[in-house]
Amino acid sequence: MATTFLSPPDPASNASEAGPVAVASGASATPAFSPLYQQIKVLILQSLQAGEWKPGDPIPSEMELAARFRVSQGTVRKAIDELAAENLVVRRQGKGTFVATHAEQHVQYRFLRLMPDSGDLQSEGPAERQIINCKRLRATADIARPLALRTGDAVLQLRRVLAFQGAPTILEDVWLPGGPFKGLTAERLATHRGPMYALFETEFGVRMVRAEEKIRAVAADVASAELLGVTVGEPLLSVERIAYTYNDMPMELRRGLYRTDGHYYSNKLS
Amino acid sequence: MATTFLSPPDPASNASEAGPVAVASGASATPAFSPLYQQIKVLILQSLQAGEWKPGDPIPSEMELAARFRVSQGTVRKAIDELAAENLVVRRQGKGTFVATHAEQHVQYRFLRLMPDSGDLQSEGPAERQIINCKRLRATADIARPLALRTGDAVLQLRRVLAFQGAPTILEDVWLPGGPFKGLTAERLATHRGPMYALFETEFGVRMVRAEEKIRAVAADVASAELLGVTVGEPLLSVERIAYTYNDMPMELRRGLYRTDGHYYSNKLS
DNA sequence: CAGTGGTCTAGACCACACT
DNA sequence: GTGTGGTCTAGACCACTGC
Repeated sequence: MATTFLSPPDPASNASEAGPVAVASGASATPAFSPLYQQIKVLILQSLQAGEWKPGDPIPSEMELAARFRVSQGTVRKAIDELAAENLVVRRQGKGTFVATHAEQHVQYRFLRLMPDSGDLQSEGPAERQIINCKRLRATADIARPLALRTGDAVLQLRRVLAFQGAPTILEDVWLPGGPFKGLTAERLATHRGPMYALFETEFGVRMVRAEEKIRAVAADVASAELLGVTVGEPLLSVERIAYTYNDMPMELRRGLYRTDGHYYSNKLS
Repeated sequence: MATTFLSPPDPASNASEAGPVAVASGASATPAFSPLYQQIKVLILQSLQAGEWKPGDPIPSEMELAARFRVSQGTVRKAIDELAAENLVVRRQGKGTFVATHAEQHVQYRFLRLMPDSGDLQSEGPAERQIINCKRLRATADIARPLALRTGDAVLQLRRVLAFQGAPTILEDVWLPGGPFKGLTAERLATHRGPMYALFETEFGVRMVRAEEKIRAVAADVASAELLGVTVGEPLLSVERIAYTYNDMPMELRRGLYRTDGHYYSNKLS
């Protein structure tokens, strides 16, 4: 019943939007059943991905989306609920639903789990950022694989140090695929205020949506020790992060070394 | 309207359950408004906490709970949805909703984020556990505080080593409040199969619901190096965990040292 | 088959924000 | 006031499980 309608699709709205997709039936192995709200979620996701609404912008109201997709408001609501749970979208009562952004979100560093031994990162003030270098090069195998590139593809490499209250704390190397980030320079990074991921959104249209980290304890080598102001061999936290845009597409590889005297990596389990 | 009913409360059901709590109104500062489903969630939570349903048991069906609390099924559903999102209960279509448990849950170690460099923990087979010691003692200040005890209160301390495929990988010290865990012995721990938290559930009625970890890189001292088979000064991952039961009550302090050659600590960000 | 959770709808009303 | 998301209800039907 949910798949049939008396009236034809509204020609006034975007013609590419038809009524809700019929539940696949009659297939032999897996019926490939998908709830309506999941299909709506995918449609909204596609619009987000296509940049129909920019980060920080409101998406259409639930009623509008319900009309566009020819489903009830409740179904749209459930789709948006899941998007909100995945931090792709932010609901604000009385105002609307907004595309999530790394900029001006009430937490400054969404993916940084480092906390000072007492207090929080906010209270330590903005991190002082020092770019060590930024260059284009060809991906080696161990860089290409996590980024789903081929060995030899162009990548951008960036090295920087983050200091909190004057104490160098994080040394990280960042690798970005050359294509999407064409034109990124050390200059641009140095003059930018706010999270790096916010710049990626505004300048390159790349929104980091989730990330995975592999954490190890390692000994500081000579170069790292120098930059972080520790002695060679000192234990450091090694944090390897792969950050993803929509569709689980990897868009950044980051290898960080964290000093964990004075700070700790915080994780909540449930 | 949701607070008035034509028929009196069903005397057949538990007399302590009245109709839904009226939304507080008329209060001056904060109206202390709480949605009905949140109130229902709290009621279910209290039943879980009181042990009305044991881990692994099914809780009453949505219809039953709706009747008991005199609300619609949809409201109960939303309450259970949140409990399921917090991993306190598990929904199984066609069967019912079950109290979450650390035993026989399809993941063996719910709170252990360590992964082998290739494959997963399951494929490495069960961890070999060796209890180094287990004794009762009085809490020092730095043990008492995280456990919300007073200095000098009785605590149980346990030290053990976990080995994967013959390689000692984790050395951990565990502190438990003496009261709830009265009677726990090294003997009992040694003979027990399966996760430690499963034993806590069955033997002591203590269900660990969530946990927080603080992670640092440290150098192995003499004792740790010996037990983990590394050289003194080798970098190790220090993982300090506080595990909580219901009501955010801390019930365990755990300080682990992880070898991170061959394994890594895995974290997903979103 | 009956009972469970899962989906979908439609309508009412509430809380909040802007204007 | 109008429009937004948030809550609550009632009823219908679907999908899965086990008798």
